[in-house]
Amino acid sequence: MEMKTGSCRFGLWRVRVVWSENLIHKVTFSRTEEESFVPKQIRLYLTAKNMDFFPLKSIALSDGYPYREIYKTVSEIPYGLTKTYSEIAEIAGTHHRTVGVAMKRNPTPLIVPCHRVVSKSGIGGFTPDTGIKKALLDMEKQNAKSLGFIID
DNA sequence: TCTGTTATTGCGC
DNA sequence: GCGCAATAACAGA
Repeated sequence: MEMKTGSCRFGLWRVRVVWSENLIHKVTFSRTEEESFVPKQIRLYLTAKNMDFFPLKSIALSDGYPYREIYKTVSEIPYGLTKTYSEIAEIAGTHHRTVGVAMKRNPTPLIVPCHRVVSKSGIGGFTPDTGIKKALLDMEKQNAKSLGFIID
C-alpha cells in the first residue's frame, strides 16, 4: 500500500496527515507546513462542513494497538459534545490517569477526537497547544448548535 | 525488570 | 484555591 502525506489549514495551524487508502496513520500540527492535498473528509471537517470521517479510520483502532479500548471509547463521543477523563476511564475500564497518557500518545487527533475529552475543572491539555483544542471545540459546538444537534 | 512519564482527581488545609 | 498523594500502563534502557 502506498503512503501519502498532505497538509490542510486550520486557523493559524496546519494539520499534517499521513494516510494510505482509508487508514489514517498520523495526524500532527505545525505552523510552517505548506498546504497540499488531504482526504476530502478532513478538509471538510476543518471547515465545519462535515461531522465525521467515514469511511476513513484511525490506525489507533486496529487490533493490538496500545490503548485501543480508550481510543475506541473516545471515538464514540458525539460531535459537539465532551466527556471527562474519568467518564472515559470508567467506560473503558481503566484509570483516569491512564486516559491522560493515552490522549497524549494519540497518533491521530481529530480522527480519534481526543479534543472532546476535558478535565472536570477545565479544558484539560492538548499537545502542542490547548488553543487548538479550544478552537476545535468552539467550531464543533457552534456548528452542532446551528444544525440543531445541541440545544442550550 | 526497573524507572520515567503523563492531556487527572479529590482530599485536607 | 493550592499542594500533594494515589495510581494505570506503556516506552525505553
